Amino acid sequence: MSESNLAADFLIGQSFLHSKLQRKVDGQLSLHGISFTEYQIMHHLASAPEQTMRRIELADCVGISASGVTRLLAPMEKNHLIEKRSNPRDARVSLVKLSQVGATLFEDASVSFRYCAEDLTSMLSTKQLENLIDLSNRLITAA
Amino acid sequence: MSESNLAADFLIGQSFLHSKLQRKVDGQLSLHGISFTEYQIMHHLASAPEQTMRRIELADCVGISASGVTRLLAPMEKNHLIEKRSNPRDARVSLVKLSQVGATLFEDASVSFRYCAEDLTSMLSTKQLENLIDLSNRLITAA
DNA sequence: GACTACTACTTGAGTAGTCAAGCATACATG
DNA sequence: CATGTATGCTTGACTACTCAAGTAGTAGTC
Repeated sequence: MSESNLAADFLIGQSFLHSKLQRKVDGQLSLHGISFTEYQIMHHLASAPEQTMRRIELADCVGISASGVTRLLAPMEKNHLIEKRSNPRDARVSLVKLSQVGATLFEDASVSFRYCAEDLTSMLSTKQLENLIDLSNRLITAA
Repeated sequence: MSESNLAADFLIGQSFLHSKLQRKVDGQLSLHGISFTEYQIMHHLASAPEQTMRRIELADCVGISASGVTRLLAPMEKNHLIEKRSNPRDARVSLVKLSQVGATLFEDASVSFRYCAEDLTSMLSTKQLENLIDLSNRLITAA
């Protein structure tokens, strides 16, 4: 029958872990009225120079498609969490900037997020967590 | 600004890794006409006694909701990958059995899946991969 | 054996994405 | 400077879920 395989088991486990974590994080962030994906957008914007990024950069680092970004940002703009800017050097790109409202919400949500993250990883030591992040990062650069 | 936090960084990275892996795996499995979620269903069925499980058990171990299972299994049943069985002791439950066709497709897809999994984790040693699985499993049991 | 409460599932309506096609702009090359 | 090709983004049509509500069956209790 199905001879066991470490790498395959890892993929199955990884997917299962993701669904569990996603639920927990979404539940926590819903208290602030945002989804995990929206939080990720704000996270990347917050640490970008001038809190500004191109939509396609956001897509890449959040891991969704360009059209996904368009649909995701529309309600965020309506809620004034972000602002649209244009790039004078290239009229194709539309820059996205985290607004003051967005930055404040992000800081608030970050408290919940960090709390949640620490709770979910509380059974690992700092060393183990660092190790886990390191191993994950190697997989990311390869995939 | 946003003081860094290991646990929070892990969650962001984990989510990003998942989206990358999901894409690769789905791409590979699409050659067999199935999605990663469908593969996971078959994986759990294949290793269950009599290749049979309850729908709610499937939901739990794949990490989707009960209604998600209903919608996912409908086309799989139409394609004869699985069969519906009823439980004589409890008329509420509807058992799901991997059919012969399904088992064959699963074995075929497993070759691609294992190949893909090994490719995606090829930069890690066996020891590192075991370590990664161990750390992930600890997170799963807690979350 | 009626009442209550719980479990297993399905269904309608909604959400969060996907992909393929299209439009506007930029850029390179003859 | 015209023309072909690539990039950035949006849109329509779709998929793969979700949740809340409903149905059907089981189980405990008096």
